[in-house]
Amino acid sequence: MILEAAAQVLEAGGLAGFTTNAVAERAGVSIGTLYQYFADKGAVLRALAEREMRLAIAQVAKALRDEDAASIEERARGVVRAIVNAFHGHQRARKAVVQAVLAQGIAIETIGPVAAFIAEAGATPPLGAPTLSREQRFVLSRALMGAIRAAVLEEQPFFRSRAFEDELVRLVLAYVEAVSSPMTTKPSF
Amino acid sequence: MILEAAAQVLEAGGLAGFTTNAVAERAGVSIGTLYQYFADKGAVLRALAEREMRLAIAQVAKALRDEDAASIEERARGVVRAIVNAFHGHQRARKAVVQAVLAQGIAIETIGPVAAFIAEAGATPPLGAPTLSREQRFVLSRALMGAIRAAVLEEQPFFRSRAFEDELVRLVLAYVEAVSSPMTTKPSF
Amino acid sequence: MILEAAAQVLEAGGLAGFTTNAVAERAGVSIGTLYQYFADKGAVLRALAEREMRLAIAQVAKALRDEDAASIEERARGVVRAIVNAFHGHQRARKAVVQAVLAQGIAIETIGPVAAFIAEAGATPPLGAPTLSREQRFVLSRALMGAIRAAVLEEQPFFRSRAFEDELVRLVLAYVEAVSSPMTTKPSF
Amino acid sequence: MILEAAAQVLEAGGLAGFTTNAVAERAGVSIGTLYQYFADKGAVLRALAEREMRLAIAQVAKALRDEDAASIEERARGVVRAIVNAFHGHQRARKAVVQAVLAQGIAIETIGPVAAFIAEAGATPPLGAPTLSREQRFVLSRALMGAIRAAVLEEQPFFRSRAFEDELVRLVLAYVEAVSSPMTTKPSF
DNA sequence: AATGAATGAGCCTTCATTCAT
DNA sequence: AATGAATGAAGGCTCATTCAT
Repeated sequence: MILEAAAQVLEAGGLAGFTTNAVAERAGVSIGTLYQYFADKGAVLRALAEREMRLAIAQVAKALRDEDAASIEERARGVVRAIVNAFHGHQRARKAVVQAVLAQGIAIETIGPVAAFIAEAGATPPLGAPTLSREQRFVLSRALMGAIRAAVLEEQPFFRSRAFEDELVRLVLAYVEAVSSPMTTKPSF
Repeated sequence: MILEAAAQVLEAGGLAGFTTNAVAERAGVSIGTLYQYFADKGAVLRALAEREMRLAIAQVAKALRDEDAASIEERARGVVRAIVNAFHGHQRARKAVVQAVLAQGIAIETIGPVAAFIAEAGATPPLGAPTLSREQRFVLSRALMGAIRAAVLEEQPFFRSRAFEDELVRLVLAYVEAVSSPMTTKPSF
Repeated sequence: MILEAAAQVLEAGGLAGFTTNAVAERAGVSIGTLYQYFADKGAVLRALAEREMRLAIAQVAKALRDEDAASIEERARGVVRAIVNAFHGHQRARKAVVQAVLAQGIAIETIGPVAAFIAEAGATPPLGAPTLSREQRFVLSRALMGAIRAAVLEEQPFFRSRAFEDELVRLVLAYVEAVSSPMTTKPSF
Repeated sequence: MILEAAAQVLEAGGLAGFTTNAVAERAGVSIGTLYQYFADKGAVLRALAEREMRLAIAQVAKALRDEDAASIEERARGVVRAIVNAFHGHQRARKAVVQAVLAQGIAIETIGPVAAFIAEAGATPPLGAPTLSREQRFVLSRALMGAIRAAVLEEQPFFRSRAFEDELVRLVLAYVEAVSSPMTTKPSF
């Protein structure tokens, strides 16, 4: 399938090697055929990004829906793990996709969904926390994504470690709690 | 100056319009001259990224050094504000630079410094918090940067708002405190 | 055909005027098409050289195979004439091709075949002479080629003359004979 | 000195690396200065070729003048050795110079002298042989040069061997004798 | 005389896209 | 629907040469 080929080409040669001809060849079809399914090069990239997003969202959604989560922490950990997993295995491809997406003007409209989804999730009780304001949802989701994103792009060795996951969970919980109980016993401030 | 021209070209036409010829023309020099100062196209981009980073770092460093900060919060707010300010005004240019930098392989080595700097700062008492582990510094700095970066790239209207700044500060403080007093009695969740 | 165009461009403007764009234009195709058939500029030059060599070899081979040759001299003359003919008519083009070939690193591997072929021929009885050593074959073939080459490059007026041909034949025969009967009684000098 | 630098640059990087800037830098002068002494790039190449020729000619001339040569063979050997020596040590540079010279239009006018000189030498008694005709001088000198030239360009391992030298001498003597005594006992012709 | 920053024509090459088959 | 040869705009980059200092 063309999209799969696109992913492979992207992973193999980065954005620089991502040419329509390369994708078509990898897919085993002629460029003519590729252009029968995609309006232009950007369309391929966009579709690819969308596909990846869909996958990520699905995983996160499942984590949020998880009935077995006994505490907020457990649920938060589930979400964190879902996102980290979504990035796992495809690190190089991910990086390439992100770069590609950014290099184009696609960015937000396509990549946003994940963060948006997470943010929305924070707007509803499921997490057990109080409803968050727009800015709060934004900060929470982007901060979490930002840390993960950086780990992927910087190819940090601890990316898949428990310690890293713990800190991400801590970040989420700490912020959510801080929002709930606005700095009560913090006279030092 | 060539770098200034490069920034303008980048801002005007994005990475796509960023051609060595365009930069040279905008700079009012011949293409040959440009290549007398930069080895190749990438070198221009790299230099541009470096320049921007240096500016950002300088501002953050100043905020961290601030003698007048009476509390951790004040200091945290200073840092947050410094970063936000660093991005301010150049939002479009910033976006282009970040995209450009990412589209290349430059990313971490060049952009890292800011986050790295912040991370290091977190490793020393100045912030008043206890020494953070490698993963903790990473999470804190990248989360903060991630939220700001997203606001810039997504061109969020509340980017310069007090509410947004408050949330960023809250995020930093909450996390730092959580690290200090490891979730003792949090049955409330 | 592209190669034909290449030959014309080479003949018309020498190596200096030999640009891929010029070749494509002369061939009546787009520059892109040229690159669909040749990896790069050098490939065009190499292909051109090969083509020329093939023609020369074919002619020489035919002369060597000539059943009607009654004596060594006749056969030698046939070979000489074949080579001279191979260069004939295209003198200017030849010069350019040779120059081009030399200016690159192509030289030996491609141009060698002719000399090599001739040399090999000298290693077998057909010429009537005794088997020649490696150095002897080399000297004979390169000497003959050298004289002809020089005549072409220097555009000597006697290039196609009988007198010149006679001397070339004399050179070959004299050397071959000298090898056979190693300077016995040459006190005359 | 500039010419020396030119030779070095040529030897080091071949014709491709032979740029005026490179030569100037190697010479330790500015390009401006280079252009004070040479009209253009070609002039440097021409001067270089001339210098090399002069050296070669001097050596050959000395060999021809050699009073100690007892026989034609000895003298011929002296000449052969002189030429071979002229090429020795600078093989790579030589190759480059020859290529350079050919790649330009300089060729004959500059490189000719050596062959011409040798040819002229053959026109006078010194060699002990009878006066040669124009074609004969041409064939003899170019054949000899051709064999040596080929050995240099093809980087033949036997270039400096005695066996190779012997064959070159044999070629010269055989041809000269053949010219003197027009195929007497060669009824086969 | 020497310098070397600046110039810019022009080269090689890529690659998204088209369209006749 | 698929093919893939052909297109050609455009880009990165080199390097011989100039000229003001």
